[in-house]
Amino acid sequence: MPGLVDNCDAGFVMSMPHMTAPADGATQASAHRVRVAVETPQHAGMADVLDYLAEAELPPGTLLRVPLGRRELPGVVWPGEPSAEEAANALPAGQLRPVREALLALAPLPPAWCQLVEFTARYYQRAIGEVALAVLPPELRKLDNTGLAKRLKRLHKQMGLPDPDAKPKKRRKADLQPEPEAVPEVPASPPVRPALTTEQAEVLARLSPQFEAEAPACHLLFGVTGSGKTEVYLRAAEQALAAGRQALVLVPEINLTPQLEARFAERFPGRRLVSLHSGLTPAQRLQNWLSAHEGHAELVLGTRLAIFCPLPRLGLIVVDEEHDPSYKQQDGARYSARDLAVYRGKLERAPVLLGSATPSLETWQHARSGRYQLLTMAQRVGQGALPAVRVVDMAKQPTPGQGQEAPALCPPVLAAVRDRIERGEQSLLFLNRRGFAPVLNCGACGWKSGCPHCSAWRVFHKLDRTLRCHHCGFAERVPKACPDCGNLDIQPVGRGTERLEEQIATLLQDVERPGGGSVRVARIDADTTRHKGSLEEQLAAVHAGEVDVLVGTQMITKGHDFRRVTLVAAVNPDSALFAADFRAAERLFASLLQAGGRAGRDAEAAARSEMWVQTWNPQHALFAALKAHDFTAFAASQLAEREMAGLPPYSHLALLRTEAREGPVAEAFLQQARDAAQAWLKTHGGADVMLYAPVPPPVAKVAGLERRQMLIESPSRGALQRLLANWLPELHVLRSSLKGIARWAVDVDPLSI
DNA sequence: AGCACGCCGACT
DNA sequence: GTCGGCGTGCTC
Repeated sequence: MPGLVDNCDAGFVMSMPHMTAPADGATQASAHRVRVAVETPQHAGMADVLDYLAEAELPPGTLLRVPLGRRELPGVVWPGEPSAEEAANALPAGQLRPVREALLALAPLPPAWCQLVEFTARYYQRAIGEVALAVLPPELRKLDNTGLAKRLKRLHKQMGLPDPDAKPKKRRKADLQPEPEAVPEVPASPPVRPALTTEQAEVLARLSPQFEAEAPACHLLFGVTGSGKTEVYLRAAEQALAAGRQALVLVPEINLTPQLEARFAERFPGRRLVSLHSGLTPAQRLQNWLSAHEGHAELVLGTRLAIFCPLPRLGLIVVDEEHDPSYKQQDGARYSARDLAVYRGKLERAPVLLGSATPSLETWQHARSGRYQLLTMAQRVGQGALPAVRVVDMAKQPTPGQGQEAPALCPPVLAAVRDRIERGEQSLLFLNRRGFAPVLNCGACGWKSGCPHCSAWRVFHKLDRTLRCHHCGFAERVPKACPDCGNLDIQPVGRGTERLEEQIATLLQDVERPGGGSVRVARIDADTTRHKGSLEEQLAAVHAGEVDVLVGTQMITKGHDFRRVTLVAAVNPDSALFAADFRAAERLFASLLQAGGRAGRDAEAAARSEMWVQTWNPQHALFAALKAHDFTAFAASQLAEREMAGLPPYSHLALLRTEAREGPVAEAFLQQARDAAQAWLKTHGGADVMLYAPVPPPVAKVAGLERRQMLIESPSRGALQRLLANWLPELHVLRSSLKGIARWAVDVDPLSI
């Protein structure tokens, strides 16, 4: 986001000299001092860029192996001159150790890559080397010049072959799914491009000048589900490619890469397309990365980690479903790939296209203020109507008998599902909870299936008869009787997808399909897609019409184009509505709208498509906006609330998190950290930075460690950044002075608090 | 964070 | 006698 850029690159102007500083000549005449980013321990005030001696001048971005203590680590020659402070603390050349090996076989990482990494490190408060080495393909860390040369030779050979498919195919057996090949057989006829809708044409007309512009802008492509955003991405990529540049397309999840990859491969026959995500084998990931880095790959499609892929001729960045929380890395350097995309676009003068039907409020705010260009597509391709939204007040539904649980679907929703089955159409039941039941309960003594290591219930999974903790993974066979009192009658409480699937089958067992036979219910969630390729397999079955009712979690609401679905039902959205998180409503709205968008993708069926929502809170403003498919109204009401509460995008947040075996230890750490920060703020005039009291997060204990966190808030990103940068060294000291802190970390721009 | 050095207890 | 417990200290 530009806010992030504007406020943070002050004092971040990096000079990019072609050469490193000259050697002082104190030792060997041939020795050159090089600055190297290495993964230094974050402790003890050690710098993250260290000096070494090299026999020759090494260009910035060169990958190296250097000694550190008794270890040998990978490092990157870092551009720029040392700061005044660094220069003052610099070791004399005589005390420097020589570089072990320079990986000259690899082209140096480009200056823009170094700048993106350094920005990320500074903004998210991590060491440069940590970020630099974490975002390189893991395989690259292990290779020496010989190994690297071998890989590059293989890549070049592959590139030069008339049929580059031949070789990789053999190695592909371990791959995630049958992916379209990097370079498909070149067909003689050009690909068929669908005619553009008026809106698509308008959007592209406004986008086109961007490819020639000196300072391209960031755009929000705000398009309802089914409005054809992907076609816009394809055309934009076409323009970037036509200008001889590379396009980078980000998607939130690995699951979404194969189908998008297929579409791009079909549209761009003969162009080199690679994917980058953690599902690739290490060798494949390195190969694809090298292909992009060397400028061979013209299209790079990937998940958040792909934002760091070096691209010498970057000409477009697309961030699909920009609101998706998956773009935020949740460990290590907690970066937001979407925000970094905006920064990178500016840095490398490439237009950025953020696409969503339900933009994040941050992005929406920027679009409204004019920082991003707003490109709207309000019509579905083929003029299909959006599904009619029907909100069911569960309080008005018949109450079950004493001691009985309410059925999974209330009568009107059940009737709607039956309707679909009778017409040979499909229904999709969305329940964002895995397993059979979220908790087991003993009616006799009140025992519940708690996790011994976490402050959370263990979920009952019927399939393998286990009680499984979704926080730490601890699993046990489900007990036959209550472990406390021996009562044999322990009951599941609540409902997950596994149970929903079972209950739906029962509820519909009397229904006859038009073709004869009983109703076919299927389930798709993380548990049914554990094995590689199984998601594709199950989706194919749905597409082939072998399923009447599909039960699933979030997983089924993202991106998949279900042609025969005319009914989507949200079984229990209330659980998300009252989560203690300020983004809960925003997320729920996005996921419901996205789920609803699965219905009526086929224009002919769109008119009779419906989305049903079962809720106990029908008066909630979210549902009114959902009924009207009115994101704008929803965003306005949310923004008003955020402004009142001083929450993002009206303020900027950071979270200091800590884990310790003893809760009070974690609290003491945060309390002392808070005191230190407040003392610093007092002397440095940071009056507009607010530190809240340390609190336990919603799940306070995970895997035997007590978690505590402290919120830091400021209307000024710069003020927040200054505090964090000055505070971190103190926190390192504090940690070592306080025994028993297992971990601590700062999360800048946390998604949930 | 690693990785070594170093100075005490229980084993072959 | 030495194998190994993990406290402490260092890394351009």
